Amino acid sequence: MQGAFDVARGISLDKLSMPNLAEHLDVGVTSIYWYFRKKEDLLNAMTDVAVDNYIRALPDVSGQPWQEALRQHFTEMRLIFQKDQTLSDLIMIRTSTYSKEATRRVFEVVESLLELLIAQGFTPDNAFRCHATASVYARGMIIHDRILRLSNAPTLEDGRQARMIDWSSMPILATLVDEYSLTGTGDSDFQFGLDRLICGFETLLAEQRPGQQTGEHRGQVGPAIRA
Amino acid sequence: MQGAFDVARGISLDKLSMPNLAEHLDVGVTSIYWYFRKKEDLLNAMTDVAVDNYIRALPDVSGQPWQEALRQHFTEMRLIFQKDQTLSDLIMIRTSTYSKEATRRVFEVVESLLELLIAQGFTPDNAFRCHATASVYARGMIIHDRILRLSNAPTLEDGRQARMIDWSSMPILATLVDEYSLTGTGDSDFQFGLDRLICGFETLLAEQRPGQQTGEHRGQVGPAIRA
DNA sequence: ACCTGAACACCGTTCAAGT
DNA sequence: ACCTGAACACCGTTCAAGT
Repeated sequence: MQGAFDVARGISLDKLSMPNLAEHLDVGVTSIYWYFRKKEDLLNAMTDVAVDNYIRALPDVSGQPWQEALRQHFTEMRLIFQKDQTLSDLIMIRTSTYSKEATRRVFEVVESLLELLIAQGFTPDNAFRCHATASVYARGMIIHDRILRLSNAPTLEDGRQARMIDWSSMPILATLVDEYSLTGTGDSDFQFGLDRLICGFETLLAEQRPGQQTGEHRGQVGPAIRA
Repeated sequence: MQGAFDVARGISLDKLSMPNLAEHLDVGVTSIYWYFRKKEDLLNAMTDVAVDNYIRALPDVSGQPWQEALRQHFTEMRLIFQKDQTLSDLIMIRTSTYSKEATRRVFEVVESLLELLIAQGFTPDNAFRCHATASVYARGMIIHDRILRLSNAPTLEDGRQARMIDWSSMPILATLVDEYSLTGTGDSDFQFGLDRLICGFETLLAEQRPGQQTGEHRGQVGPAIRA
């Protein structure tokens, strides 16, 4: 297992091969097949370890205002995956092969976030959907960023490709291309999107409360569970 | 090219191989190498065709309120990729290998959306960031959905896996699992997230205008370009 | 200009055989 | 219980040779 992570981190997950790994471990290729009947089994085991590492690295956001909790959770999530591409590949791309245990542990994190949202006024329905939305957004940013980086082709990022395109028919982008990298996957891009989502959630929370027509505010909002 | 799409649609893009394709075309494997020096070249050519198909399938959203324009654009985008997995794989995963021409055409679509947003009051900066955010969200939903589907392992979707998990420590999710599929990638999930984003954009647009402190509204808001 | 089979390096996997 | 090499099917790619 450790050797597999060594090789994956050294090259990349999709270049990790059985001969590769065998050489690194200084054993015959077929020896690995005694521990893992298929390569898929090895990857599944690696995914379990990755999920464990990921969850341990996550910050405790309980006891915070829900806006701050969401912001911290997803910002840190993005940071974890940015720091470790192998972790990102295992967890992001192999979601459908999670073990029962890994799935349960991931959902326990979700549960604690939902609990926090509901305690601060969200209905369970809305709490779930808001979390799912932010999660999809964060995953989208991480995966899109990953895809733009892989295959060291000249990306828009370094400006080489950007200058090769004829922007004459695109006046707006032509001015923006000088200031931005146009990939929209930078730190500030991520924060911007997260802010817009949280802002949208705030509006939803306000509309969801009873007596929304009046300007009256309740100091502390209890759980408004429906259904 | 047509044969390559036939094979990819018949099996899947990552199972498309040169021997595969040669057999389908009833030619020797090496014959393909006269037209495409590497498999990568073939895939690049396929990506170009895919981008063309995608852009042609996109609806014209000009002349609409920006909220409706964004909603239609990204809803239709998701639909196109849901209908054609091969298109989705080529365009979503191979973004970094777009040809100059494909990149230009994609950005022309972006430009027209930015134009629409700016004409209705957004600064170029905010228009760009809002579009980028919605784009990342839509891409995230499409890719995440794709990942959950591939490898026909038992997913949470069909409820089999869901019932195998011990939800006893997760009271909130335990009640939600009965109503939802917990994947958060359904049509209503997507619309929910899109609504929250657009809602967040509306708040940004309102704050961005001069005289935000007063409740005064201007009937028609001209372009407020900064910098 | 277009197509071919033989050949090579690489991969995942099986199997019979070792200790 | 643990490890091995030989062997097989599959892949991408090259090359010398055909028409």
